[in-house]
Amino acid sequence: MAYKTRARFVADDIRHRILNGEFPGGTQLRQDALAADYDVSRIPVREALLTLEAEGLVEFYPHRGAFTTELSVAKIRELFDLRVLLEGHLLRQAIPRMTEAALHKAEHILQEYDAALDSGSQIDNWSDYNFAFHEALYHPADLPEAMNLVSQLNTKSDRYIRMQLLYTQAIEKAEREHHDLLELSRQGEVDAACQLLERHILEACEGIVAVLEGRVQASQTPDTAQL
Amino acid sequence: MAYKTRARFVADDIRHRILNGEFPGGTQLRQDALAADYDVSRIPVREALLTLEAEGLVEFYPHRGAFTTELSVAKIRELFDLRVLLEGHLLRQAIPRMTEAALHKAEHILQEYDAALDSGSQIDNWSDYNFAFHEALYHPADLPEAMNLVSQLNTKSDRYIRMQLLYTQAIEKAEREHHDLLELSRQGEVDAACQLLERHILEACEGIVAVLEGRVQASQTPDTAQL
DNA sequence: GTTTTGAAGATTGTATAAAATATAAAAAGA
DNA sequence: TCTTTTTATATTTTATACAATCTTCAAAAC
Repeated sequence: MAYKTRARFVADDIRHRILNGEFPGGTQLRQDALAADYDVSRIPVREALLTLEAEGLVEFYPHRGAFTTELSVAKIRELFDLRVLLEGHLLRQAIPRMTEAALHKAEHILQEYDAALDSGSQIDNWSDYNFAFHEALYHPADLPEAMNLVSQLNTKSDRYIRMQLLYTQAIEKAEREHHDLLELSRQGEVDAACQLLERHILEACEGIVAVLEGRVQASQTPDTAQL
Repeated sequence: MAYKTRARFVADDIRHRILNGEFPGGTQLRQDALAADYDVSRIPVREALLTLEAEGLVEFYPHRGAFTTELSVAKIRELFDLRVLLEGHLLRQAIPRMTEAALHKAEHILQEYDAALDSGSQIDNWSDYNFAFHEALYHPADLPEAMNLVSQLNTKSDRYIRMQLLYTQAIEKAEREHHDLLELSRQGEVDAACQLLERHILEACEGIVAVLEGRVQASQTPDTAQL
């Protein structure tokens, strides 16, 4: 796992730029421009774009190139509904199997969170932290395929989560809920924990939708479509 | 959608060969050999393999190449559990929104099934038919992301489903259940339909596991590992 | 006898360059 | 003037060639 091929490096960086909003939905990603950016040939760039296509961040049109995907409100709602379903399944399986070590690990991640929060907002790393916590929580379930699907759903919705964080103070709320979630898990309160998780996810979803619809209303004048 | 790039063509064909069992789990897929096979350069082959990696049929190891993935019994069980979860969700959303047209379409697919069954086993097309029926059933739910996940789970488990069909008479059983499923959906019996769906999926899973464990017992002598 | 080292061979990963295709603009015809 | 065809340009897609990495196997050291 030490070695990182150029294609993988480029993929990681382009993903980062997409999630940060540098490439909004619908922008074309020109292969030679990116190749020049990273000072590599177009082939690793192409492979990177294919990887991102698999993740749902990018879509290829034959002989026309790669474009970043656009998510509608309906699709965001669907993604978060699926998260509720899958993460609920994972948490339900995980709680009875949680060891002390697993609980400590999740708690450790939470504390790092808190520390990072005190020293500035750090939106950039927030997504990774967030996913790390959820992953730690679900890890005892030992369901790698389900985790994989959850991870996919996360990458698809990540950029909108970031957008929400820019406009609202959702981090503190999420952070409090994470603490509660861990506490309920520790006590083995499966149903209560799953209910909280469901609220946790769905309220985040509504926050994003609110921002999105607000944004649409605010900037309905220019730069609507690029394709 | 008419045009098919070479990379896509190669990907479709290699997928077919993997699912048919020509490349069992763990075999290395050499790029130049495949390139010679299809009379193209290695680059479209490489892109095809990357696509298949995204689908979970193949795994890349840096500077070592691509290998077909191996599924354990535990992983198969996990995949089918996820199918129960997601397809149940889909069916539950779909039934209340089913129009006459949607029901007819599903029924039409079923009848084609039956016709194909009478004129010979046709295992090769069975997977496509099977997925087409389930898709038609879930289509009224209008949840493309969920369908996408279900499709992923299907491609991953497909080759083992085919294997099961070779050894057992599961097609007829599945066909009967499909008819019942459609009937319950038509009558709006949401809970009963979902319960039947769950049984339908889980029993198929157990059938596969039985074959797998039987096969392992039968051929424990030669050609165990290639890597 | 076991382990380690190193060179040869094979295979993947990347760069450069040519071919194929789509988009856009210009010219010809109605 | 509008439509259709042609041509030109830009971009993607594929082929060829080269570089980097891994595997293998034999020889040497312990």
